Amino acid sequence: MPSVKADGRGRVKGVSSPPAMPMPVARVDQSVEVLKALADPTRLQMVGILKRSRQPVCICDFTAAFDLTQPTISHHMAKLRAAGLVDVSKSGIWAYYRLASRLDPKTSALLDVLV
Amino acid sequence: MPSVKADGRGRVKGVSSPPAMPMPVARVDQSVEVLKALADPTRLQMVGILKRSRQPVCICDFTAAFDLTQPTISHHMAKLRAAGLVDVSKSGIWAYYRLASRLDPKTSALLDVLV
DNA sequence: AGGAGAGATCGACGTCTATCGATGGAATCC
DNA sequence: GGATTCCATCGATAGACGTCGATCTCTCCT
Repeated sequence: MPSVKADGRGRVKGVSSPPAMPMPVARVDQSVEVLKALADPTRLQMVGILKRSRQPVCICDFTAAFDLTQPTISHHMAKLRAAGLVDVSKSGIWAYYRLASRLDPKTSALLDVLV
Repeated sequence: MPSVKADGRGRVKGVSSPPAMPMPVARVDQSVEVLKALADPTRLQMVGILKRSRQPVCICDFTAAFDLTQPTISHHMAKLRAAGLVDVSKSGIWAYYRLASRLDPKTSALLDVLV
């Protein structure tokens, strides 16, 4: 063992340094919310489709593309909406989704890496 | 409504274009696994600490830093390990964690954005 | 050998989440 | 007005997840 003993207050151990400056809680929570929204295969693909699509996409297209029921697709879209990742616009009977226009730079960079 | 009707096969609707090329399933699953590992406040902060620390960090430091029990900390580290985000090295009684040395470029870029 | 400390694993518990079927609201067509 | 279609919401259910206390394993010290 290292020639020192644990001091009960967490320091020493010979090598590791203090946990140091943690990131601010608000920043962590914000990131976690976005990460949770993206940490699902269906939603990640949805975002990918929206990012690559030049035009808004009708939600009925997602219902057709993914082998899931309409309520489930709607639920996923609501999650993406709650995380601020997508915007909706209704036209008559149809709902069109697109990537949020005002994505903060961090989230935007995330999506560039992911999709 | 637009002057066209849904054709049952998902196309038309007047505006939106087909869901188009989805990303390969393997790629999605890989990304989702990493995202799930990061989509937790504790684990995200752990990764942040490891990324900013030049030396490996003793797990006992995390146990002291986060107001969680030792099994919970161990559980979170195991998740990060399973996702390939961190490496462990034992030295006597202690376990030292560090960011994985062989992170694939995508994951590395993710962490650059997040922490 | 025996004792002590660090960390991983196990079992249990409560909460969150993905999914579905059924219902409700709004806009369109006959 | 009545029927139809799209989409959101509700209620229920099964599975995943975070957390804890208890236990096990391994290493070091005496």
